[in-house]
Amino acid sequence: MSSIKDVAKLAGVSISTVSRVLSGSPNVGNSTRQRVEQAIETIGYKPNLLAQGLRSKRGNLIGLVVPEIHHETFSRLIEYTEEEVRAQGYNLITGNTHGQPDSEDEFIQSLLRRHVDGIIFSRVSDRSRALRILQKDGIPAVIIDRFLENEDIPTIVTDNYGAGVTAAKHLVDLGHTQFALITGPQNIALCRERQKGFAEYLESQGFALPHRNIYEGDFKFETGVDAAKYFLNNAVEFTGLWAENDLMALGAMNTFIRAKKRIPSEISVMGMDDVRSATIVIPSLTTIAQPFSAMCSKAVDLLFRMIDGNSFKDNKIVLPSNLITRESTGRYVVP
Amino acid sequence: MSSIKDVAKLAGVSISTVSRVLSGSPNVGNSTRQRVEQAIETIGYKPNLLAQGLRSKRGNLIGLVVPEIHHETFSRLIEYTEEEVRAQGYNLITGNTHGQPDSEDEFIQSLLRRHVDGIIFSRVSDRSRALRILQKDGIPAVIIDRFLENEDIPTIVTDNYGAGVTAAKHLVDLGHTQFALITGPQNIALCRERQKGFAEYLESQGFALPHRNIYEGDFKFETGVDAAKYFLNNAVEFTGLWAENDLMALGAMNTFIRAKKRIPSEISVMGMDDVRSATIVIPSLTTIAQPFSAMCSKAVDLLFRMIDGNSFKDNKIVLPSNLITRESTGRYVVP
DNA sequence: CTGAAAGCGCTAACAC
DNA sequence: GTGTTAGCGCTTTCAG
Repeated sequence: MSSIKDVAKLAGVSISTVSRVLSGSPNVGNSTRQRVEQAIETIGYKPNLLAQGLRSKRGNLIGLVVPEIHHETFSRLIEYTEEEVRAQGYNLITGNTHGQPDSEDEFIQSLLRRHVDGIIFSRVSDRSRALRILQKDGIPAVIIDRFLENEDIPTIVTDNYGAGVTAAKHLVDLGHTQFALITGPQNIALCRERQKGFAEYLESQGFALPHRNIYEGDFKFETGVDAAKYFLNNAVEFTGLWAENDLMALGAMNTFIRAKKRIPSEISVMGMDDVRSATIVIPSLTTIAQPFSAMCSKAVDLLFRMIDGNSFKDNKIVLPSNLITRESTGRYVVP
Repeated sequence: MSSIKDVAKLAGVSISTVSRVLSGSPNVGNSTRQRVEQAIETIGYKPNLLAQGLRSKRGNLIGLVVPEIHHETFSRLIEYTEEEVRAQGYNLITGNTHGQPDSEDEFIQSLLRRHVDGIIFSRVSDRSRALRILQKDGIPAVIIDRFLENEDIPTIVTDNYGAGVTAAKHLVDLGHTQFALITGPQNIALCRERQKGFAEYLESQGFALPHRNIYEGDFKFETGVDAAKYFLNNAVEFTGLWAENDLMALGAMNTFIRAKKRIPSEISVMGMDDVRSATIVIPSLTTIAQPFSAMCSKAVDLLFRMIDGNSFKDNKIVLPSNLITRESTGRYVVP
């Protein structure tokens, strides 16, 4: 790899002039600038990012913290973020934490040792010491997809309450009058919000959501299965079901079908996320898509503005979700 | 962040001694070493990776090149690789290239500018200039999951021929006598190998695989759909079908079911990869799992040995795949 | 065994 | 406008 010296020599200037050209400083004569640019071109020179980072304390690097890289939601987050970041001339280092605070802290440490310019968190563990470490070091950070209360870090989230409303409204519009809900873990704020939106819309329309019609899952396919079995075994009455994510909806639907229930004529099922499987199964799954692409680009945008020195404390950006109607929900017909 | 100077001062030694302790040099007195380690501990010192990398020309960094981060296969590759790499104290930078040589080259460039220690490719584009660049710079590289002929770069692949044999044998063992195949793009070597294994095993057992029973897809769900339509519209006769990946198998199965074919009693379907949807659909999909975890750990292992100076030219490691029997394949019964 | 000193490639005062 | 110079934090001769 060639260095700034080679360029300086070829252009017949000092290395500081080359550096100035590189950083777009106005204090360079026009003809000099051209000569330098010419030299850079012919040599094919690219600044050494380690040297640049060491000196300027800006590593040209963004960190992304996710709990599981291979989960569909996160891999989409990674893909979008990587593209946004790279478009700005930065690289992205992604760390898989399994939600373990230790792993999270260790990863953050290695990022700090590389002079990361900013970090995007998706699903910070509540017990993480990471955020505090960052704030101490003044590293910009944004949180995507999950909202941590009591933290003054900019956050980009889906309108989870609105998603609940959308789900309920879709089912009500189809004529359903009895409903069931499979939630995610209740200790997660966004789950409570989704449930709130769902329940409150039903209530506003004069429908009830009895306690026994709600099953708490953990976002996995298997708890969707468990939920369906619970509903079936306890003869819970409903025709419209929403699960707070697709995997649980898919697990429930699979179980209903195996129990010879007809979907959507006997039970309408809808999920949230729009995972790949939603279009693969029969019937295809009605769902609510989160605006991941927009969320990522917003997150990256915000992060770079923070890197540029802007402050966005107490900033929470809420993006709308989007109903995708497929085959698993249908008009309620009186039996 | 504290620096090596702080440690030196606290331990009452020079920075070179601290550096020696850090690198595990034997030329340090025992009591000195202890004092330094103590100081490192109390300060919580971690070496600055940019400074280390700049000086030693080793960035403590591994690059991973994939065409699409969010594709299930690749996101698994990323997750496994990230963990292996991090266990060695390195970080992983993943680059999404969309298979575009330009994007690939640009990404490689940024890695070089960070003094990457090694790069793992999954699916290099054939037209890529990247590999040549690396060889010139002497950067260790390994290729995972796809074999490039005419390149003397270590490669870790699934036994694709063996997978074809496994698929054919499974169907033959179930009593099927007429077969069909949905292939990936014929210009990809691994597709030709899978097909070869499938066809040759059938032939060895006295069965034919007529040309019209083969449909060339592109690994996407949609071409599985197209394949099934082709088979249906042309009344191609078979009861045992293998698709060279799950997405195509799923597309075909979906289409057969919508055309009122019973699976597996009328048509047995199997795929390859063991994607998430394979267990979600009904019937669940019989498939052939690739040993991704083992492939990644092998790849990382190989890479680190190359980084340590070992040479592995002309090395091709083939790992066996693994049949997973589910509901979509069943015994052939004479109609 | 240990320290002094040079320098990796770059940026940012500071001079002129 | 442009060059000189002092480091960023570390590794690695080279002395002693």
